[in-house]
Amino acid sequence: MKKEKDSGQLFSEEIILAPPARFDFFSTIHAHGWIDLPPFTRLDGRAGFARVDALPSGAVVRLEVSAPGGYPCKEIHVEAVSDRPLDDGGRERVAAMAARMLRLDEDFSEFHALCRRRGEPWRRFARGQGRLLRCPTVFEDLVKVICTTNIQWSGTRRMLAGLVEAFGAPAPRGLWQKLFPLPRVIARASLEDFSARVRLGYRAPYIHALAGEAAAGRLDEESWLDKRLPAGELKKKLLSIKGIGAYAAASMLMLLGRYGEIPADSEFRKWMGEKYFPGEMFDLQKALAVYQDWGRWQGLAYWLEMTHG
DNA sequence: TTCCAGGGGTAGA
DNA sequence: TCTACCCATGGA
Repeated sequence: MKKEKDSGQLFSEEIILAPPARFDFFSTIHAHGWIDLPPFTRLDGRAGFARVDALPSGAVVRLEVSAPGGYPCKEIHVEAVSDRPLDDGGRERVAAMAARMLRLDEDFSEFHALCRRRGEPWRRFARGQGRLLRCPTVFEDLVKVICTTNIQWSGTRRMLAGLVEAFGAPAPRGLWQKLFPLPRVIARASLEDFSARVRLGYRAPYIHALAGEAAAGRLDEESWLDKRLPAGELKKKLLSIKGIGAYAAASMLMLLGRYGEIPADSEFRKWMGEKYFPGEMFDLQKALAVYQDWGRWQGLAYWLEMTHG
């Protein structure tokens, strides 16, 4: 980590993170659509993203995450611009937030070994692929996943932009962006007000209720990152949330680092029809069976194959 | 205008 | 457990 001098009212410093071996920065940030959902924004002219978040200290930080050079990534640059100087705790928090979003501590060696063993075309995924960009909080990922259900991607983007605009705290002057809404801010609004201010359709009561549970501490959703929690138990917790069904639970499991289930949505059915069952009738069970021998990696195997043609 | 999306909840069988 | 029906919104 290295410090830089402050610039007027804002304080900027750059934190350098060392990625794990064979880390593919570009594929991680573009692995699914999250980089296009506010408060994530793409950087102009180079691979990377920016967003504004609050630290536990109350400091508001705009993170700009990028990586020079191509694959394999040698270092990750996190430029942190804040309304106050960061102390050691703040710097550690920023580094941890970036590492979490990029999943730097997640081990994909077993999956990559499977890809190598299978040869082409799977071998290409052993070049550090498999990481899906995620949000700094489980709550934000939950809300976003709910906003992908029964809607086109353009609708998902519209809803998240509306949610951040209506309920996100404004960043201090110069940081130009709003933060992702805190659960308690959403929960504080009446359902009627919440529904009227963001066009979420029938998802509004689900997200409002979810925010209420999270704000009251009854959800304990951050504990779901604990790898000791059995995947089956985690799935039950997810399915108990209104608005989260089989597809959304499988998506959340992947974001939580569990890849044993496939998010079987309309995209999945379309892809399977084109790739594995052209001109054939097939049901969901038959389609899911295609990836069954990937075991606890089947969700990732499907996602990478589908997104890479 | 109608259909449907990166589905899910609920009632009734 | 399975099915039918309903759910709000906006793009195509």
